[in-house]
Amino acid sequence: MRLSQKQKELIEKIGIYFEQGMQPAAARILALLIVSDKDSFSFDEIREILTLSKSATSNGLSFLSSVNKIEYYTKPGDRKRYFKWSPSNTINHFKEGIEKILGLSNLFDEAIKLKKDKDSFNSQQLVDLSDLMSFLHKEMPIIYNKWESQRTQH
Amino acid sequence: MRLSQKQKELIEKIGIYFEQGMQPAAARILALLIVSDKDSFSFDEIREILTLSKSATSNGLSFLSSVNKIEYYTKPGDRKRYFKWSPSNTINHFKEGIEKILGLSNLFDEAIKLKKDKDSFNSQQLVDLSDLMSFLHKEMPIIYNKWESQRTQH
DNA sequence: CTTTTGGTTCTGCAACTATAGAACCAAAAG
DNA sequence: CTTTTGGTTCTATAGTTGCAGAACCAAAAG
Repeated sequence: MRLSQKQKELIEKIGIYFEQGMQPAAARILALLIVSDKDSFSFDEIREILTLSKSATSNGLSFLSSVNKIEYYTKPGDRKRYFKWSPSNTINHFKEGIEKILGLSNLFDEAIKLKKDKDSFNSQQLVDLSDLMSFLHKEMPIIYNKWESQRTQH
Repeated sequence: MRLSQKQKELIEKIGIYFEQGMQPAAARILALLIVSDKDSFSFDEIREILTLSKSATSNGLSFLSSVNKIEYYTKPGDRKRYFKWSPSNTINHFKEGIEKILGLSNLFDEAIKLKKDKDSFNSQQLVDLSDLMSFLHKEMPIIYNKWESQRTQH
């Protein structure tokens, strides 16, 4: 199994996107599973393709499993585990990422409560920002529905 | 200038939200400027309230300035600079955060192009994910408008 | 010119992170 | 029971990060 130059570059680029939130090795493993033509890879394939040590590979895979970004299956009569990207969970994670916005908006609301002068410029802006965030949060399900329906149409 | 216990706690909590993307000291400075009743703080006030060293304060402030999260003004006959949160930019940054999604979606599109079997489960899921992301991206201006109009109503 | 003020830059270090390599281990194969 | 396989866990370490403290500097004050 060899990767094209373009695929290698893409793994690095996508890896960088993922690196905020996980170690470089894990980010690259995930990018590999997403980019590559093959749907699943064994431990040693990943290790060789990305030239990682066994420990880095093992740690990366167990991290990615623990946050449900990948899953693995086994073949009968084969002790190896085959790891694959878990796209449905990725869509959920994407949604959860948006959800996190709400957490910050709640903290902002707390901050507003503590403000003595609720009419100060800062207070007003904070109210606005929190409002935008929770508005957005409320709108998300609508957007997801809209997307679902327009997607199933064609 | 003293902060209440609640305000201190909130600064830490909001700080943690900001820490992905900047150093702890900078994150706390920003949280202070957002949470506090006073709209602006001098270098030494920040330093004292957060018990930071001069260098940490200076680096934090210059980082926050460089990414336009804060601004400062001066008073005539006073050499000090007074730093304040820049909320309008914060709303823009919030929008830019959403924009970043598009970047990943473009990388996903590149990955799809390189896929030999475009009908594989992985490919399909990747198409879906990228599609959701760019759909969301396209919908954002609409949401912002919706928010603007409902906000000016009351 | 000298001193003070407000802040920046430099130096060193403690703590943390990510990885390699080795030791290790359980299950399967022989 | 012994060996092999597929991986995990432990140990050591290079590299990075974030900060303190000191040295430094330019502008203003005296």
